[in-house]
Amino acid sequence: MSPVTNTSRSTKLDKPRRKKPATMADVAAHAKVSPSTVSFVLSDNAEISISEDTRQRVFDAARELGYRRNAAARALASRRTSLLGVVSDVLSSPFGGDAVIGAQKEARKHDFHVLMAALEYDETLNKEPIQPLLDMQVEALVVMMTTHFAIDVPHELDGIPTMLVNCFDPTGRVSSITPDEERAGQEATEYLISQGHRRIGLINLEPQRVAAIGRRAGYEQALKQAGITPAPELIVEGSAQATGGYVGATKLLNLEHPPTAIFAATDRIAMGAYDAIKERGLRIPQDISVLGFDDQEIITHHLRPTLTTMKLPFKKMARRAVELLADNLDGNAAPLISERIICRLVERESVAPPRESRLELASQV
Amino acid sequence: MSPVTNTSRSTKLDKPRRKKPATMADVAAHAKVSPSTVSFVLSDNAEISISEDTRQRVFDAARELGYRRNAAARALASRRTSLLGVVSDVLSSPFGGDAVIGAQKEARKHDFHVLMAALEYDETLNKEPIQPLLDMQVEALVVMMTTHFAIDVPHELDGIPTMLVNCFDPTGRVSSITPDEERAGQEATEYLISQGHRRIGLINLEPQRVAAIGRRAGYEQALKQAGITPAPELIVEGSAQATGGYVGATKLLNLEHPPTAIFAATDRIAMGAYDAIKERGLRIPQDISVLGFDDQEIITHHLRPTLTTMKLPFKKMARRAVELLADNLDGNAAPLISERIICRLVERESVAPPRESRLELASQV
DNA sequence: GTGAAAGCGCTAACAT
DNA sequence: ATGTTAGCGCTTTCAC
Repeated sequence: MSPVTNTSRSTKLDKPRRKKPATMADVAAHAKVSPSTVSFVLSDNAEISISEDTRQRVFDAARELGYRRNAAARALASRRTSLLGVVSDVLSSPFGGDAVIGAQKEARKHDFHVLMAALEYDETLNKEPIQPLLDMQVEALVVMMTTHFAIDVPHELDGIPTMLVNCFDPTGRVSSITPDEERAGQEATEYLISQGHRRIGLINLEPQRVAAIGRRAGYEQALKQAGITPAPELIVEGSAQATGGYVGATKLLNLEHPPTAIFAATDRIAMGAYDAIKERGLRIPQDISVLGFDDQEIITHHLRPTLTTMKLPFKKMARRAVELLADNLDGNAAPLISERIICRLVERESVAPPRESRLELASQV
Repeated sequence: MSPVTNTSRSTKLDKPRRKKPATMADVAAHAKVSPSTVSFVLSDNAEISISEDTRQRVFDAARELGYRRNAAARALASRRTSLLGVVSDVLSSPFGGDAVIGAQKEARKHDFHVLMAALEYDETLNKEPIQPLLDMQVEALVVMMTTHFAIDVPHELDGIPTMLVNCFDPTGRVSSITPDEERAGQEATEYLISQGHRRIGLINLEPQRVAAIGRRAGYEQALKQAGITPAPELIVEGSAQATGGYVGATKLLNLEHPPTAIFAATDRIAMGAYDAIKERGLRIPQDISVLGFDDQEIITHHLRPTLTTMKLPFKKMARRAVELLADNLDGNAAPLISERIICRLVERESVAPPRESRLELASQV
């Protein structure tokens, strides 16, 4: 056995002791090079060039010893923890962890590890849950909220590169990535119009919400561009929940001239609307079309018929946030960024041309 | 300005340099004690006793300097990373992150930080996603699966205290926490019986699944104990999705003597069953009762009527797993544990006494 | 009750 | 192209 550094060490509990993991010195000894060479090889340092032969020897030695670099030692010496903090309420929201996975995968690409801090759903960003992340010296931070709104960024984060996702800093000091709500509302509505609908109802969420304002503006914009005068009675507002959708759809269906399509500002609203529609014996999409917003898999896939919806691209936004952070971490001056992300429509089964246009089509034959 | 250790340091980029965080030496100087004293105070070391006066001075100094102990240095010196790994597919599953939050909160209680590794939904436990956790030297590991099944625990985890949640090691070498499926199935069925039902349909998931076997056994057990002969035609099997529920419920409703209550083995099955029931113009729970399993908030709250269901206590299981790990981390010999967790019924609106018994009751008046 | 000093395992500047 | 060496900021034994 070669005289490895470890060999001589011994502790009191010598019996079932888990064998000490190999150190860089062990690998160096094994490969008959110096520790720094091992470090250079393993960190793939471009500045320094190592002969292919040495490089191979180091890799072999490392593999043989089952060597794994000690993250703590690395962090201490290099003053880089390679830790990325993600603060979010999505875990406790109906949106689930898709977004977190996105962040994580992207982080891995840049050799970062993700440390999560879970917020309660729609909790405001307070410092307390962030402390552990600061304690661990995360190098950068992603703050991601289920609900698109303004947040106060606590001063604790001042020194740390931060990206806000689906929320924003009203003072404009912190970078953010948000969905283009207006354009999304417009494209959703345009899609319904392209299917032949002209009486399109909107069941919106609480009107003061950022998302509600944007989606409604887009909806009205699309109607105007199509030469359709927005009818006030076709817009109803309520909660973002299924109940809001049920109540809203009921109102719309009770109109003298009910809409032929409903644009629901969330999938949960759409879910409630389905119920109101079905209760009246109407069929989706034959009698009335429904278009949702969010693309929450558990709803969209399990509704009957499956729901056509505008996707709120959490995963994409999360990835982008991490990407921007990682790219700017070395470049000393992190630029202030404010990106709007485009939402895409996901076509499923709940939208079809309106009955009238089908009749028209038929009569034209 | 007092001669703090930091003061003399200077680098080339002296301009907009983020000021170096205070070190323990800085705090020591400020409090006029030695670094080790600071360490003792801050780590609340019970072995060593420090005078209340000194203790206070240290705390004050730390606060004034905005001192935060460097986690990397701590980990390196103490050989403890205080990192807990959580490997799970729940983030990409419809179950969402509730369980992860549970793990996290419990981890904080024991001064651990959680490092997540996301698996794809129903992916088998392969080593690749775990590597980053091993690289970071997590001290313990929780493996939590959406689907209750047997998993192969890779040898990489050999040295690391590990708890399996909602899954188990068939070789019995790794501790696990699983729901008591049989008892849950039994109690769900007993509840329906207690409401007066005697013809109870079961829409089960794929029959070979651990959950399916257990829940069915419990169902049959409950019937037997109530003196009801299980009718084979009342048990249908399919997928755990809404479609399975739709198909299953349709079969049950087409029977000559349809059940007065349906026990759906998942909430998604219940969701599909709702559709089949409503399509026939039947009302829940007046005409037929439905009982789910899982308690997925987004379904149970948004179905109309809201769904009475047996809760799969992911959060509780996760907490318990972390608790057990934390408690046994010092106690050198981690005992092999295999706990079964009780599921609780969550009563909502979808279950009521059957029509017949209501008629009986009425005629008795 | 408090301090001195020796590492923990690695990185990175400098030397060769 | 490779080796030497001085820390990184803390914990912890041991001495006083």
